[in-house]
Amino acid sequence: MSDTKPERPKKIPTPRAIRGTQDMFGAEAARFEHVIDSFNRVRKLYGFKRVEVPVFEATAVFARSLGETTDVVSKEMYTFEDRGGDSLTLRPEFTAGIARAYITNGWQQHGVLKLATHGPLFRYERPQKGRFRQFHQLDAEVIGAAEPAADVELLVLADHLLKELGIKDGVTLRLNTLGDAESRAAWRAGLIEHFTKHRDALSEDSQARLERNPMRILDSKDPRDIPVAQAAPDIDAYLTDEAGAFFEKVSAGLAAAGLKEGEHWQRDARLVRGLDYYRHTAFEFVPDAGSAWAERLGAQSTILGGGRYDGLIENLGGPATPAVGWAAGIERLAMLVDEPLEDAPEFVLSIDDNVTKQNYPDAQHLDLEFSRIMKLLRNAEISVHSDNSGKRDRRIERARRNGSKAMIFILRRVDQREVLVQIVPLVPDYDAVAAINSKSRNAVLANAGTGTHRLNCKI
RNA sequence: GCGGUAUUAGCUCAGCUGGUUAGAGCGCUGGUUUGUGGUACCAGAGGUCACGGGUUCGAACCCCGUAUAUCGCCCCA
Repeated sequence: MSDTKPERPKKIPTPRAIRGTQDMFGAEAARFEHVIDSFNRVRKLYGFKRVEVPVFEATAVFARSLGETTDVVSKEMYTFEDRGGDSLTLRPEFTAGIARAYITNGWQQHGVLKLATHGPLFRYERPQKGRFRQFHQLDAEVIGAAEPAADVELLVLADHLLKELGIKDGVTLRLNTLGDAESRAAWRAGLIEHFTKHRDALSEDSQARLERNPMRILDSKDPRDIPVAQAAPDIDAYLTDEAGAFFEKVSAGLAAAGLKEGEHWQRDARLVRGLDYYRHTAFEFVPDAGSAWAERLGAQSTILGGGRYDGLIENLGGPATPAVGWAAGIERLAMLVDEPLEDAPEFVLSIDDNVTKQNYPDAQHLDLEFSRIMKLLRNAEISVHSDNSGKRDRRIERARRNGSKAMIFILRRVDQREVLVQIVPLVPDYDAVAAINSKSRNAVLANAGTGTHRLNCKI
């Protein structure tokens, strides 16, 4: 309160994280990274090239691609005006941005493109478990291929990825065809006719859906709707010969790759897509009801979904271009994977309690010594970090819990070139001395008796 | 956008019917013990009981609002 004291800046109330955003740390962040690492490994096996597209685009990119579903466009996108007065939107999906890039960069010149990306997406929705406003997806697309082989390759890639992540039993691939434009339109008309006939039996929600998005009545959860939906006609009755043949080839291709109907996937003749640029293949990987996966995911059940969208690129003003792709929520996948091993540094460098000014004349420069020694070890690809806080025993405990393999305590300086260290292994039978000496030429340990070693660490 | 539940220490949570100074475990800091190690004991720091109003002699507890999380609905590109 004295006048002479400089005034402290006023402490501000800490700004809160935005609703629906996440901060990830520790095991959670490790699982997240593990999903991405696995995706990158697997997509390279299939020859999918990495692509990067902007996080924001002209609003038209998404508004046009989403077309009629005005609710999504008007209420669930992060749309804003920039300083130049242009309407921009944070990407709510990958496909539209990739399609835009394909058109504006003339990527047709590369022929059939197999592309993969991942990153943050933004949707203004009410958050729930596994559902965020900034969330992250993996994405794989094949652009320019009209053949069912492309659908098959994507499906096999998806299946491979899930197995790589350890998500095997208890998750089922549900597969359907929406047919070509003609089949789809006919089925849609048939559904409308059916539902209109039973309008009075439907829930209020579904009566509204009948106007807006009649195909969605098929996956209503309202008990009043379920019998009506079950009595509705399947797509099969409306499939053209061409569309039927396409689906046959997808099915045969999957079988050839070892994915057999009934065993590895199931036909779901009621799986639908609301947008009318979707054609032919539509699929979702969904955890089985009552499985451990379903438990962990809550209401957000689909972990990977996709389909063929032959009409989209044309919708965006490009040439008619067949394409197929899928996306998967990284957060949801991360909820399902086992915790990967901690990537703790192999060694922890620390000061022994007995280091004094007498035995370590330049003890006031210990931080410089630490920098030097750690750089030598790191140059030899040995991972190490330092920890000098708290009591020695607690440091050992902390390092052990973090998953490090040994501690290196600096005891005293021997001479200009050498310091005396004590190696404390944290896991049984770990030969830390051999681990260092086999890798490092500039930081070499020599036995100095009673568990101590001389560390030659002259640069 | 609609409905339910929750929010107490850094974390996980107790806290009776509204009643004195708010509790534990873990974690953190220090000490003793141990002395090639995942020990035990002792002590300490750490709280605007989410936030803002209200009722009451008195509120962590009851009521209203807000925020966030969570469960479901709607939506799902």
